[in-house]
Amino acid sequence: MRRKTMRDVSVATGLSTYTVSRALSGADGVSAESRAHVLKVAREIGYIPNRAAQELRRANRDSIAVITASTSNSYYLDLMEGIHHELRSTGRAVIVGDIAIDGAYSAELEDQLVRRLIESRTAGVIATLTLTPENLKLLDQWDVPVVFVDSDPPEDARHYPSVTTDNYAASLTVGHHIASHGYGNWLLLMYPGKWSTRFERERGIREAAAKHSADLTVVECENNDLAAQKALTLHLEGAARLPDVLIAGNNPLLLGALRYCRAKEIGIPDNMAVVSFDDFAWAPLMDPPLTVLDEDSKSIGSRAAATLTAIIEQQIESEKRNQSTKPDYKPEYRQQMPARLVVRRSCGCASAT
Amino acid sequence: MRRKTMRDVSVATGLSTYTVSRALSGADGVSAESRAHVLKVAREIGYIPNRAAQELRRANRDSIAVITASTSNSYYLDLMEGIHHELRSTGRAVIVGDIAIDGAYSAELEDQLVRRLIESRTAGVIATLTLTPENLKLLDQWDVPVVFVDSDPPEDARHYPSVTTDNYAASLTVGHHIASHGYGNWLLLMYPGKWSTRFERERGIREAAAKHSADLTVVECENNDLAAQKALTLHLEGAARLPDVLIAGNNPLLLGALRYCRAKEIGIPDNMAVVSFDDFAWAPLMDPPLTVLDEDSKSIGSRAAATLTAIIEQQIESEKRNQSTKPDYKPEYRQQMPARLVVRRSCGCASAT
DNA sequence: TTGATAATGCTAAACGTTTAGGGTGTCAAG
DNA sequence: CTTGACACCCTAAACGTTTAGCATTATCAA
Repeated sequence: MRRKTMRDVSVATGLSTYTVSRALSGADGVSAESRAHVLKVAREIGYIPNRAAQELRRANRDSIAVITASTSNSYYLDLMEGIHHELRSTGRAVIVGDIAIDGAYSAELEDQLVRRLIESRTAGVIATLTLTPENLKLLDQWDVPVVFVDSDPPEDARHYPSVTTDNYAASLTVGHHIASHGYGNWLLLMYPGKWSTRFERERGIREAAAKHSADLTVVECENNDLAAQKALTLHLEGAARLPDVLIAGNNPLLLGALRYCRAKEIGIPDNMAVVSFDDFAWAPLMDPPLTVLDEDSKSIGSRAAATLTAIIEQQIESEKRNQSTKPDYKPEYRQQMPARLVVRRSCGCASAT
Repeated sequence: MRRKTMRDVSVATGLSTYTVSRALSGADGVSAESRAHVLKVAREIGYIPNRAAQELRRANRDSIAVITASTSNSYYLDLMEGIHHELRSTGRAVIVGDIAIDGAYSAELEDQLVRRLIESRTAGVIATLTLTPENLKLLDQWDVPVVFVDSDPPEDARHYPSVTTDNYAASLTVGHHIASHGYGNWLLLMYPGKWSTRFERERGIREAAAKHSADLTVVECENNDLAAQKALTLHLEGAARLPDVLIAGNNPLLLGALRYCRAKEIGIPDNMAVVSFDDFAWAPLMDPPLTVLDEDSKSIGSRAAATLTAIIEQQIESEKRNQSTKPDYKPEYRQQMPARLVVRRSCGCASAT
């Protein structure tokens, strides 16, 4: 069966493609009778429009993309839920682009993806990591608005919208709590600076350590569980003694850390306490239940989506008025959300939540 | 800055769009000199092709879609990893379509998605659940090949390719292991039949129960943790005593079940043993470590992707030869993979893996 | 010198929509 | 009988690529 085109519907109804198009799209200038006829016939002969042709003709950008490199991070699912929830009503499609290969960020994939997004004239981008300045510039050249979530734009582009946790304050909270247990020897396990949350988190911890005059060591590794386990093995191999507390920078690193402890039979929190960023569903069911800093990823996602659609809508408006189609980034689009420490038992506390 | 088109490159180089097109796409019929010139100029003026126009003209279908409704299920990530891994080299893009709203399957979203996939002339579909017969027929009408993973096609369309675990054999294994602990009272917590693995899994458990003359109760609920917890509460509320063992049909249901146990202070495995389908990263770190049936989701994903691309390639071939463009579903495309029981402690065994 | 062959590049026609600009018919008011 | 307003619909020209069908030039053997 040959693919049906609008022309087929046109012939079958005896109406022009103009009328068919308007009838199907719900635009007016078509009698109710004609419209009904068109819809009926279209259904009967199994016509489905060709999106490529539509997009070409109306130069329309109707889907938005999420760029991520850590789908295994627990916060990702909540984030996506927030984004979908917010976008469901707008009719925009969400496409997710994962630019990690085997859990490690790939610059090459980032370039490819950004190019592809421009090729398909994506309406806007939500980035979960700090894009390269080149790619950001490219997107800017093509007037594609970008909103950063849970990460910042690059150094020289601070005016971009972003929805982040107040990671500095959050880390301070974590640090103070740790200190309250009397731990003097801290180990912070951290992912690369590609995810800019890293810097604020480290700053908070560092400051708290200084304030409570604790020793702090920072170990960096790739953003996945295997790398974390390996880095920890390497670092603690020759060490005279374990740190009092291990702070895992995020969810995948926590997994690696816990695996390490299990392998070396390190008791938590007796031999070494553990706290981590990012709460997740299984955390309360672990052995022991994990003390964790919880950020509200779902809200972050929906806020980011809302911000992005606002920008896009405005872009469409000003295009209609023949004004600039550059996205208008208002200062108030830069938002910070609070986080909350969920105390369970891995930090050394005896109480449940 | 106006958007650049191929015409701009053509003017800037003094070559026709024909030559520009061929140069950029790497086709021959262009001198090395011209090609270099075109590439240089294209880069300079910041030209990026318009994908809608390309797709319209070459009627090409170059991306494949994954239809899923349970992204929170742990096997999903592994599955996607396998799919990406296999597809990376082919240059095909993967788009994932989530047809769940707040964790529950939505028929409406399925219809929307399938329509949209046809609109954008998607090359092929990997379905992680049993599609409705209507949608399958629609995809078939448009010659879009479909491969089912970890689920079967609908009743009347058994000739479709599928890559599944041998769930019947796997469930028998689970059942026998449970029985070896002497449990006589089993509770099976199950998701809806929309995911067809349900039937084989239930059949295996049922048969094992019969063979070992154990009492089996099956409780069904929506495919998410909250629903599982609620269903369990409801079912066990008035019960005289707990079952000896709880079998969770999959990962989200397991989460709900464990939450329930935690809330009611039911000790595992002493008060009630727990086993589950689908292994996941945190399972060995839980309290207690979970006995689980592990299917090799990554391999399933890559096999499915390989099968789908094979079908698509062949479709392209026979289209060139002006033969039918109907996908050719060979019987050997129906594949079953073995699964493996990972014994930890929640089943009542004392030993670690 | 000639004809054959290969290499390179051009023109113009698609691909399947949307939509500007116009045409027709009806009806009420002047 | 005009005129204008309105509702409905049509024709034809876009949108930005790819590609069939030629045209030109260079190269080379006879």
